[in-house]
This record gives sequence, C-alpha cells and structure tokens, in this order.
Amino acid sequence: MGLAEQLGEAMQAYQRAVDVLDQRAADLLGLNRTDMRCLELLFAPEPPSPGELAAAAGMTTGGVTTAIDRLERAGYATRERDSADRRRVTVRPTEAANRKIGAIYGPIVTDGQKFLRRYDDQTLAHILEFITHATQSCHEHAERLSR
Amino acid sequence: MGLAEQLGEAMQAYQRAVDVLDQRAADLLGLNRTDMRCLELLFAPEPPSPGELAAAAGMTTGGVTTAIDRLERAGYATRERDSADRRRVTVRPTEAANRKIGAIYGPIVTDGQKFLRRYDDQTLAHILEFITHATQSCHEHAERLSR
DNA sequence: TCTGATTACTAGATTATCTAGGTACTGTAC
DNA sequence: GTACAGTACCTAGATAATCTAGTAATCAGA
Repeated sequence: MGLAEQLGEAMQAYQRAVDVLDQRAADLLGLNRTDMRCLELLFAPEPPSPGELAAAAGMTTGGVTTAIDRLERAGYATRERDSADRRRVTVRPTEAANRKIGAIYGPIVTDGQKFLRRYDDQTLAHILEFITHATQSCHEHAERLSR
Repeated sequence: MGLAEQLGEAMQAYQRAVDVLDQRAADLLGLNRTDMRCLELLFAPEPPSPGELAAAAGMTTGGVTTAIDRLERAGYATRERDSADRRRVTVRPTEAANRKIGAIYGPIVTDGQKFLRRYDDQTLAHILEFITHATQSCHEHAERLSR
C-alpha cells in the first residue's frame, strides 16, 4: 500500500477519532450532538443567521430555532437582531462557550502545535496546503451531492 | 500568524467542512446523523458489538439497538451472533453500504490521491505522521474527557 | 449448579425534529 | 403611500428518535 493510500485510511481513522471526541465534548457541555454541531458552526468566520445555520446543518429553520433556544438557555449562544434588516438574526457563541470549548479542545491544539515543531517551514506549508485542499474538496463535493 | 497556528485554524475549518459533507451524505443515504455515525463506526478495523458501538457513539445500548434496527431495515448493516459467546452480537456494514458510501466518498478520496502526487515521499510520510498523531491525540483526549 | 456479571433487547416516557403555517419585515410597482 | 410578493424567523402539533428502567439469555467462577 502506497503512502497516499495509507494517508486516505488515516484520514478515515482520524474522522472516527474526532467523532468520538466530539461526543465526549458534547456530553461535557450537556448538549446533544445536533446542538453541539450548531455551536461549532457558530465559530465560522462569519457568525451565521438561523437560516444559514439550518442550511449548513441540514435542518429546517424550525428545528434550528429550538436548537438555538436550547443553546441560548444553556448560555452558549446569543441572538442579535440585525439593525439594517430587522427580519434577520445573527447567532453568536458566547464568551462562556468560547471558554468551555477552549478548555476542551485547547489541550489538543497545544499538543498538535508542539508536535509540529519537528517540521521545517516547507513541510508545514505542505501540510497546510493539503488540509486546505481537503477542506475545499469537501465544500465542492458537498455542493455536488446537493444536486 | 505562524504556519503551525494557521494549520490549527485550517483543521477547524476542515472539521466544519467535513460536517457539512457528512450531512449531505446522510441525506442521500436516507439516514439521520446518529445512524450515519453508527454506520461509519462499523467500518472500524474490527466491526463492533452493539455495546461497543454504544460506548463509541455515546449512546445507551437501548438507543443503539433501535439504531441498528433502522440500519438493518435500510439494508446497510447486519447482525451476526457470536458463536463463542452467544450473548454477543457483531454488527457489520453490508456490501450495499460499502458501495453507497464508496460512491459518495470515493471521488473525494480520488481527488485527494491525485492532489498528493505533487509531494515527494518524505513529505507524504510527514503528512501521514501528522494525521496519525492527531488521531492518537484525539483518542487520548477523548479518554481524558471521559474521566 | 448456583450466583453474580455481562450482553442485547423491549416498553413506556421523554426529548428532539419536522411539517405546515403564521408573523414581522423588506423592497418594488403602481 | 399602498398593495403585493418575497424573505426570515418563529410557533404548534405531529412524528420520530432517544433514554430510563427493567428483562431474558448467556457466561464464568465458587
């Protein structure tokens, strides 16, 4: 089996591991997986509206409304009405959510950063390039599957 | 921002992208996310028992039983009773599940393999090493969070 | 051969999610 | 400015998923 093929399998194994970890994180936060997933999506570069969240999470807007209700009640998210278009709402993670998520995932990130010190800049650039490509690829294929 | 830090953010973005993709895949298979998650876990090196599946998926055995029922009914999994210990059951993905999952994720893997051709073996080895480490790290931290 | 532990399953209660429709707001055409 | 179509989010009731608690079958050790 070639290295590229091994890497394919490794990516799958990585996904399974992340999934188990996310479950533990959800347990700790007292959230079900759907709410956890919504919460993670709130950390995207632009905080989404409920509608965008519904599209990204593959839920109905009604379902998202109650999910946000739960996140808000648990203190992990806030709604903010858009002043320009008062129909629109922006959902943001709270500082508490930031902190708790940081406490859970932070050590893993730190671990990773430490591990990465063994590589030179060119190798790092290549890894970054690969992950970025994989991300782009996921977006494209998600798009493909939507049609 | 250093390369290692950028990579940290890239990994997060990657997770979000995978999540959206998984949702589309679940839609196509006609499964909810929990059942999809169980199905993915069936592709682990050793096909799990319902109990192991429950532990990995963070569900109760009762919940897993009905999830497997649905997967079986949909033709994606089969139960097989252990002949040595007749209390135990092994849950396996079916050929149909293999095929459908392949049809969905295969093109992405192919894409990735193609992209990887630009790297020499040493770089590939480093990327593989990084992903393997990240996987190991997830396992360890999931363990940490369980206590 | 008991006894206690383990494994998976079941029934009823709880919780989450969807469907369908409502309300509030926006922008456009008249 | 008024009516209208479109958009964004939310709500109520129905459906579906999940858990809690308890059961049956099997196993391993005294």
